[in-house]
Amino acid sequence: MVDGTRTSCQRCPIRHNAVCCLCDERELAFLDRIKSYRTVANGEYLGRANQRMSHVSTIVSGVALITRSLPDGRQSNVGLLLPSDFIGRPGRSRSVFDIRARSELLLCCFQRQDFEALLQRSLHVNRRLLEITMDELDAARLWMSVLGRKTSSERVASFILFLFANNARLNERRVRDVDQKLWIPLSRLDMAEFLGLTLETVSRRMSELRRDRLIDCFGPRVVRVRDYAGLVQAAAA
Amino acid sequence: MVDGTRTSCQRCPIRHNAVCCLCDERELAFLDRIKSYRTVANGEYLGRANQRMSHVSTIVSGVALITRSLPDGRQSNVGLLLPSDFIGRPGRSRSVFDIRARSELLLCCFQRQDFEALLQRSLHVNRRLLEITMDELDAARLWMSVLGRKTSSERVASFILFLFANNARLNERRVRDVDQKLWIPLSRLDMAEFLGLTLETVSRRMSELRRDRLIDCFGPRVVRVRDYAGLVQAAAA
DNA sequence: CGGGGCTTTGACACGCCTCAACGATTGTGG
DNA sequence: CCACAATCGTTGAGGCGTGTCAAAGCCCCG
Repeated sequence: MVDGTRTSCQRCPIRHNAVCCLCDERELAFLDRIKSYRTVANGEYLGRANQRMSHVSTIVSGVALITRSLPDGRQSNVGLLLPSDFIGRPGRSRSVFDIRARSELLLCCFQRQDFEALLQRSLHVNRRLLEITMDELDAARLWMSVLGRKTSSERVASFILFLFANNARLNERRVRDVDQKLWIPLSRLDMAEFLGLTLETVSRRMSELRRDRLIDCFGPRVVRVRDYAGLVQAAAA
Repeated sequence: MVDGTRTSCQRCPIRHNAVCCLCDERELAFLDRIKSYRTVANGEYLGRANQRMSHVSTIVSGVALITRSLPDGRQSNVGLLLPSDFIGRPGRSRSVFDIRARSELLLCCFQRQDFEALLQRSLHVNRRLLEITMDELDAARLWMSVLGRKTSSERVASFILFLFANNARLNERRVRDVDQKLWIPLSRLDMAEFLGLTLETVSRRMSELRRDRLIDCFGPRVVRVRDYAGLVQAAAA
C-alpha cells in the first residue's frame, strides 16, 4: 500500500495550496521525515462512515468523493476532493462519511498521531488547516443553497462553473480564460448524486446547455465554456 | 450598540461549549479584558454578504440564521446559530453570507484583530476553533444529503430531530429524554428556507407528522416528540 | 370589534423522477 | 479486423410530488 516514491516537499506539485503551504524550511524538513505516499485504485474506499481512520492525508493527484448513503440506499455526494485537498479529522478517529476514489489517487499521508503532535507545535499548519476547513465550510453552505433553491438547469450550470473555477485555481489561471477545455471528473450518476438529481435529468440539462450555446461538448466528459456570462446567468449565480 | 453588562467568563452560561472552553485561567483573564457584550434586536443583520466584519463573536443567548439569497430573491438558510456558536472568520474580513438575528440576541464580541492575535498565542483557542469549524462542516455536509436526497416528509422529520438533538446538547440531557416540549425557534417560512421547500409544504408535513402520532403540537411553534423511533424512521436517518 | 401577521388547507399546474428503449464507446476474443 | 458484450450516456412518454395560487382560520394587539 505504501508507495516507495519519495518526492521532496520542495518539489511537490501541490506545495503552494496544501495544508503545508505556510511552512518554513525547518517544518518542511520535519514533514519530509514523517510523511509517506500511498496510491489508491479507482473505486476504492479511503474510509467509511464510523470507521477508524489511522491516517490523515492530502491528495497529490486524482479525484475522490465524500459521500453519504441513507439507510435505504439513496446516495449523495457531499464533497469533491481534488489535488491539494485535505482528508481527515485531527482530534477525531472516525469519519462521518464515506470517502471514495474516483480515479487513481496519489496521497501524501501522515499518521494521525504524528499530525496531531505537529498541530501542537506548528502555528503555520494550524492556521492553514483552519483556513482550509473554513473555506470548505463556506463551499458546503454555498452548495446547500444550490440544493435548496435552484432548478435542475441552474444546478448543472452551477456545477460546470464550480469545476471551471477550481480548474482555474489549480492551474493558477484567471477565471475568464475561457478557451480551455474542461475535464469533468465524474460520471453522470456521480454528478446527479452531487446535484440532488437523477442521471437522466443531468443528461437532459447538459444537452440543453449545449443547444443553448452556453457550452461546447467533446464527448460526455469534456466541455468548453462558450458563453461565460450566459452560463453565470443560467446558473443564477 | 455595546452593552455595559460584564459577566465574568467564569460564570458565563456557555463557557463549556464555546470557543473558549479549553482555556485556562490565564487565558480567560485575557479574554475578559478584550471581550465586549452586544445585544442585537430580532430581525437585525449582524453581517451581510461581502460586507466588512470588524468583530468576531459568540452567541450567548438567542437564535440567528446564516442565509444566502440568489439574484432573483430566492432565499435559503444555510446555517442555524444557537448559544455557544461562533460567528466570524479570523483571517477574512468579509463574510460570504448574510447573518440575521431571529430573536433578541446577546453576543460576546472580540475585535477581529484582537482575536487573531489571540489565535497566534493560544493553542487552546486554536484547537477549539478548529474543532468547532470541523463539526460545522460535518453538519453542513449532512444537511447537503438531506437537501439532495430526502422527501419533504423526511426533511421536516429530520429538522425536528436536529432541533431535538441540539436541545439535548445545550441542556446536557440525554437524547432520549423525550417528554420535553421543544421550542421551534423559526417560522414556517424560515423552516422552508432551511429545508428547500415552500412554507405550505412544511405546514402540510407538520400536520402529517401530527396525524401519524409521531409528534404532539401545542401551537405552531411547540412540539413534543411522541414516538422517537418512529420519527427517526420517518426521517430516513 | 377589527386589522395584520402567521398558519393551515385545498385545487391545480408543472418540473423532475420513473421506466424504457436506443445510441455511443470501449475492450475482448474469435 | 470484426462481432459482441458491457458500460455509460441520451432521449422519450407518462406519473407523482412539490410548487403556485387562493381562501379561510387563528391569535395577538390595538
